[in-house]
Amino acid sequence: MASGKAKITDVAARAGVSIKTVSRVMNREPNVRADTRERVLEATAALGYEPNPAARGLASRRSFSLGLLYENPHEFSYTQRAFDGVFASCTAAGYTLLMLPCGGEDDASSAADSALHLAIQARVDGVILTAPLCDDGKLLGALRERETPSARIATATPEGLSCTVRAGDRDAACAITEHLLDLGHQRIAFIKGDPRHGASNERFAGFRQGLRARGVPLDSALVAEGHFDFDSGRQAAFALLNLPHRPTAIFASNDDMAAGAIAAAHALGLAVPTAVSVAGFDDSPIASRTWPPLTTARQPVFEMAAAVTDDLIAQLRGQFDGPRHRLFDCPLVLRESTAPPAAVAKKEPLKGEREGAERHVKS
Amino acid sequence: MASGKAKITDVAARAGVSIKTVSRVMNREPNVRADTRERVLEATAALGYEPNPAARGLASRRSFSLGLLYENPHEFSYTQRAFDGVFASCTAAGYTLLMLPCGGEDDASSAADSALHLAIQARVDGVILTAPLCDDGKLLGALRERETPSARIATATPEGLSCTVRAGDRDAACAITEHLLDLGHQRIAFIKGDPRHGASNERFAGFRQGLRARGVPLDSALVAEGHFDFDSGRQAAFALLNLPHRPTAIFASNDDMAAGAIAAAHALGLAVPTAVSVAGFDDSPIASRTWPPLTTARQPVFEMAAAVTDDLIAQLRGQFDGPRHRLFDCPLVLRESTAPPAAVAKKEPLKGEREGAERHVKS
DNA sequence: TAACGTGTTGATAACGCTGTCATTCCAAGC
DNA sequence: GCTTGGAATGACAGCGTTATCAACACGTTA
Repeated sequence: MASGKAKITDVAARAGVSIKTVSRVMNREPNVRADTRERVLEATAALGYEPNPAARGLASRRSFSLGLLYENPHEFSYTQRAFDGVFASCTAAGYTLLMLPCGGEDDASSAADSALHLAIQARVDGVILTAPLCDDGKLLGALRERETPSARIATATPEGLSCTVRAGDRDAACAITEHLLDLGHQRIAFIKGDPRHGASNERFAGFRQGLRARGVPLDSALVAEGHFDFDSGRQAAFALLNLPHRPTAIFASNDDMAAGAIAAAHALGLAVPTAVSVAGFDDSPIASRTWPPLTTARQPVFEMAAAVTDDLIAQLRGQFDGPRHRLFDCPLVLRESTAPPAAVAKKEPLKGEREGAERHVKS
Repeated sequence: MASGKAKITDVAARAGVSIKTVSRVMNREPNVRADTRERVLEATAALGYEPNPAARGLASRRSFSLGLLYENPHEFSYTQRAFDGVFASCTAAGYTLLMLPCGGEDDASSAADSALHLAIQARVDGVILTAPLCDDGKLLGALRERETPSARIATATPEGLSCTVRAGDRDAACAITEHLLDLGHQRIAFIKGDPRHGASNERFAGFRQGLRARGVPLDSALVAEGHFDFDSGRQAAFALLNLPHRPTAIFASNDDMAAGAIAAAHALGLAVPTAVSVAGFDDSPIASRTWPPLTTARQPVFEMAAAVTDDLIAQLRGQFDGPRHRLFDCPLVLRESTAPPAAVAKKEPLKGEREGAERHVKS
C-alpha cells in the first residue's frame, strides 16, 4: 500500500531473496520456483513496489516505449482510432506510447525529420507509422539505418522487413461502387484521396473495378481530385454537381470528403439522397454525424492498429520469424445517404421510410 | 553525424573537458565559460550526441515527462486540440508527453485509477487533467497524496495549489444567447452538457444571464438534458422540436450536440436556420462541417492547453511563486445556422444570401 | 560412489548520467 | 606580492535496475 518509494532491494529483503530473483519475477523470466515467485509477488504488493523505468531502461538498454508517428492534421479521427488500438496493445504489454506528430502542412520531410528526432531522443524501441509516412522512402531509409524496428499501418507496400497491416481498400471500394450501381446509378462521380496515401490508388482501382464488372464505362469527367479533407471534398463536389450533365451519385474516397460533398449538395439545393447519393469510406465518427448519415465502408482501424502493434512488440521480444503482413476486410455500412436515382425512384418508389438502424454487411 | 551511440564521456574527451562540464552545458546550467560551452556544443554536434534519458532520469530522479489524463471518448476533437497545445509546450521545453486515457464509459473512477497507475508507473513529473477529471475529488486527492504536481484544463474550481486554465464559458454563452435574442428569437431552447463538467453549469448560467438581461423569462420546458455527445443532442432536440409550441432556436452547450440538433431538425423536415436556428459552443472541427455550418463560440483550447503546460513546467523547474489561474475569452463565431425566426424574417427579410465567410467577433 | 545435468539462486559489475563537494583559476583589493 | 572570494571546473559516488557468470541443490546416470 505504501507505494512510491519502495525499490527492488526492499522487496528482496522482505521476500528473503536476492534482488536478481525479484528482477526475474518482475520480468516473468523462467526458472523461478512457484513458491518463491509467490513470496516475491506478495512482497511487491505489500510494498506497492513499481519498477523504476529509468533504471530498467539504463541497465537493459531498452526503453519499453514505442512511438506513433502520424501526420494528418485533418483527419485526426483516424489517428485517434489508430492511437486507441496501439495504446491498448502497448498497455497490455507493459509498453509506454509516445505520440509523435509530424506537422503535416508545411514542410513534410522536415516535419518527419523532427518527429524522427524526437523518437531518437526518447530512445523508443520501435515506431509505428501511419499513412502516408509509412511509404516515405526517406523516413524508412533513416529507420533502417538506425536499425529501428517499425510497423506500418495502411501501407501501399505490404512487404519488406517491417510488419504491416492494411485494409482491403480495393474490394471495399468495389463493393460500394457495385452498391451504387445496384441502386440504378449510371453516372457515378469519384473523388480521389491524397495521392501520397497508398489507399487512394487502391480505392480508385476498386471503383474502376466495380464499374468494369458491370460494364459501365469510366467517365473521366466524373473523376475529381481531393486530399481527404472536408474542404477538398466540398469543392470537388461543387464542381461535379455544377456539370452540365451532373452525376446522380458521388463516391468520395473518405468520409470527411463525403461530408463535404453533402454540404456542397445542400448548398446547391440538392437533397441527399433524393437528388444525389453520396458514399464515403472509413466509417469515421463524422459518417454518422452528417445528415443524412453516410453509407460507407468500415475500416477497422482500432483492430488493425492493435494487431500490428502486437506484431511489433512480438518482434521486439524476439518472438519473430519474419515480418507479418496483415489484411483486414472493410464491411459495407449502409445508411441513408444513398438511394436509387430520381428517375429510377419514380419507377420503383421506396416503400415507406428507410429504417434508421445501421446494417452491417460483410463486403 | 555518426549518432546513436555517442555518450557523454566521448563528448567530454573530444571537447577536452570533464563529463560534468558537458552535463552542465546540456542542462543549460550557469557558470560555464562561453568558449568552453562553444567547444562542448561543437563536440556534441560532431558526434551527434543525444543524452540518454534513462540515465538522466535515474541520476536526477526526474523523468522529464508529463502525462495528459483525459476521459472523453466522444468528443475527442477537444482532447486532440488540448493535446496539440500540451505537446507544443512540452517539446519546446524538452519534455516528453504521455497520453493517459481514462476509459470513460464504464467505471469512471476505476478508469481514472488505472490511468493514474500508468502515470505512477511511468514516473511522470506532473500531470495535466482535462474536464471532468480536473474536478474529480478522489483523483485530486490521490495526486496531492503523492505530491504529484498537476495542471487543470477547464476546471470548475480555479483555485488550490495547481495551475489552472479555463474559458469564459459564462460570458460567451451569454453572448450567444443575446445574439439569438437580437435576431428576434423569444423561445430559445437550451441543451445542457454533461453535469460532471464544470463548464456545463457555467454555460447554462450564461444562458440564463442572457435571457435575464433582455427580460425574457426562462421556460424550463425548453431546457433539456444532454451529455455533450452527438446522440444526446439529437435526442434532446427531437423532443424539443416535437413540443406543441416548439422553440424557434436551440442553443446546445457544445458543437457535437448542436450537430445532433441539426440532424434532428433535418429529420423532422425543419430547415436550419429558416425554421429553427441552432447554435453550439467550442468551434470544434464539426462546427464547420455540418450543414449549415454552426454559429458557435470559439474556445481557444490549443492556447489554453499550451499556457497551462508552460505554467506546470515552470513550476517543475522551481520558477514558481504560487499557482497561476488563467482565463481565456471565447469569441463569438457567426455562421449560417442562426437567422431571424420565420415570423420576424417575414417582416425583415434578409437581403440576398448570407455570406459564406466566417466572421469572428470578440465576445 | 562419483560425475553429470538441470533447475534455481545470488554476488557483483556495469548502464550513462547528475549531485555533491573539492579544487583550481583569476581578477580585485590591500 | 599576498590574500580573498566568486566563477569555473573536475573527481567521484551513487541512482535502481539488468546481465553475466558463478554457485548451489538435487535427482539421474555411469
